Amino acid sequence: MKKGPLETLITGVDTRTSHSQVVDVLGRAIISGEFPVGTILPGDQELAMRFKVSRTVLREAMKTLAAKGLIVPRARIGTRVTARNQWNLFDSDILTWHFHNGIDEDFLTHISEVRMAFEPHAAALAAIHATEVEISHMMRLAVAMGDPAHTPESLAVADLRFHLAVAEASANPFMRSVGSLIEAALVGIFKLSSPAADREGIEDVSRNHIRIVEQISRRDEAGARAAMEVVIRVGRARVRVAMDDTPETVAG
Amino acid sequence: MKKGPLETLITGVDTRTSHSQVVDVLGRAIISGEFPVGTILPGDQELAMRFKVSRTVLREAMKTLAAKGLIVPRARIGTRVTARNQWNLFDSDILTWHFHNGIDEDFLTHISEVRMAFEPHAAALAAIHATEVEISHMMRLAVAMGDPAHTPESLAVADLRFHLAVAEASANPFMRSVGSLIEAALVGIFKLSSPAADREGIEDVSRNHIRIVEQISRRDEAGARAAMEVVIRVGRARVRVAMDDTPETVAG
DNA sequence: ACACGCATATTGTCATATGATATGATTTTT
DNA sequence: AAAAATCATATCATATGACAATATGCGTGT
Repeated sequence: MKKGPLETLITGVDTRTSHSQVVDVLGRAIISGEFPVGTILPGDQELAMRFKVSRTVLREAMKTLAAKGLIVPRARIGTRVTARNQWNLFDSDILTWHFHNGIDEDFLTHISEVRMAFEPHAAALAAIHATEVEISHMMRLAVAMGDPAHTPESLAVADLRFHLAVAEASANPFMRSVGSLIEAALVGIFKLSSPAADREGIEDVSRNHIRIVEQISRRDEAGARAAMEVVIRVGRARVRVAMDDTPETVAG
Repeated sequence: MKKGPLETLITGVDTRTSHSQVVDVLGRAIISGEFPVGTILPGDQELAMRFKVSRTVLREAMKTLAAKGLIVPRARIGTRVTARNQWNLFDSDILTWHFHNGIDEDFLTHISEVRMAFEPHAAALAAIHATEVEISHMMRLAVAMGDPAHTPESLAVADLRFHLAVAEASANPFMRSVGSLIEAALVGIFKLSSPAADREGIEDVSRNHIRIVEQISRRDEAGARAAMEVVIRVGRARVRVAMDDTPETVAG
């Protein structure tokens, strides 16, 4: 039983190795702007001292961050924080760091927009490509979301599983790669306001998800797309309400 | 003048430092399946010997690959190649490696699907958020695509610039992050068959792109979305024709 | 004024040693 | 004999100290 990524997100980031600790702290510091974009960060030696690790570990951490596009090292110059638009926002670590710096409404809006672009399309593709096995699997997951015993966490996990299953059934590997994004969105939504709060909410969510599978099962592309759009719209609305008690525009 | 990413893709990958060389060779080997998914790759020392570099450099290269989700190291076990669905396909290096292993029709189809999900949405958002400065900038880029003096390369670059500008104007950072994907798609398309081959093709392309800007300028979301869909559909059709002289289904 | 070259600071690379960890064999216990 | 505890071992993780490569900017000479 491999532990899913959502769990690590909720329980906190893996801080076993000293490498990942440094990566985590530095990554958050960059994302938060503590090391502003365009600036040079301290040299290897000083950072190594500051984190109380060897230069080896520090450099490996830097390579990890560089691989994600956050920094660019240049000999004699130093290591520069790259412009925001060069960061790989689909990286699950980077998303996590964003959320650790407090939940930003704009950010959630952006994620919702991306989901709105992506997931309905994935559902439509699933209506074309999904196998019978995948369909019954998705149906089981959708039904499982209706369990009234759900805690907010367990519901978020079930939700994530369903959406990843749809992405998988789309037979397009890129859709599956958006998983980390979906995950981040669900965590954000769940932290703000969970439908598991009331039993009625849970039933609603489950019913809406089942409808997606039904459309996929009927091989109805447009129907699947529409059903998925409903689910995402509901989630977004919940976020808006939770973030601001006087939502300027609820009509989405 | 910062050099764009497309140039490096066409001219070949940066192979200055021995670190990036190792990353490149190992990355390609993993993507190509030379080190199959699920297998353990050779130990640090052996790989260091094989690449004729120190263990330090090799390990930093491994961290780079691990950051992109290609491998997972575990003490005493070794370093395992992760399942394909854990790779970050939106990473520009990973995409480059895919294309270096030969262009795969399925892969191009998948990219087209993603663009079809993403870019029309981005265009619609641009119709809402684009500033006047951004609009005139996009218009200049679209017009510049019509220059009959374009070589295939320069047209691909102009094309990329335009699509990135639209993503930027959407005011959603995630859209901009899909840039590496767009880039890969353009490179793939350009390698197969460039519209710069005939003058008529260039004019067509330019006209279609100008139409997008016009719709954005009119703040017409649906129109911008539709215009973008046309552009992507045309590109996809050209790829299909180029890949197979007897396209089974041109009707998309 | 201009070009050239050198001092210098920072990242890049190397070699070696030791610690941490998980596997599988071995031993002990029940 | 079966199960649990222990230990040897292989691999990654970390540390240390040294040297090489590189790019900046100053200073020097013409």
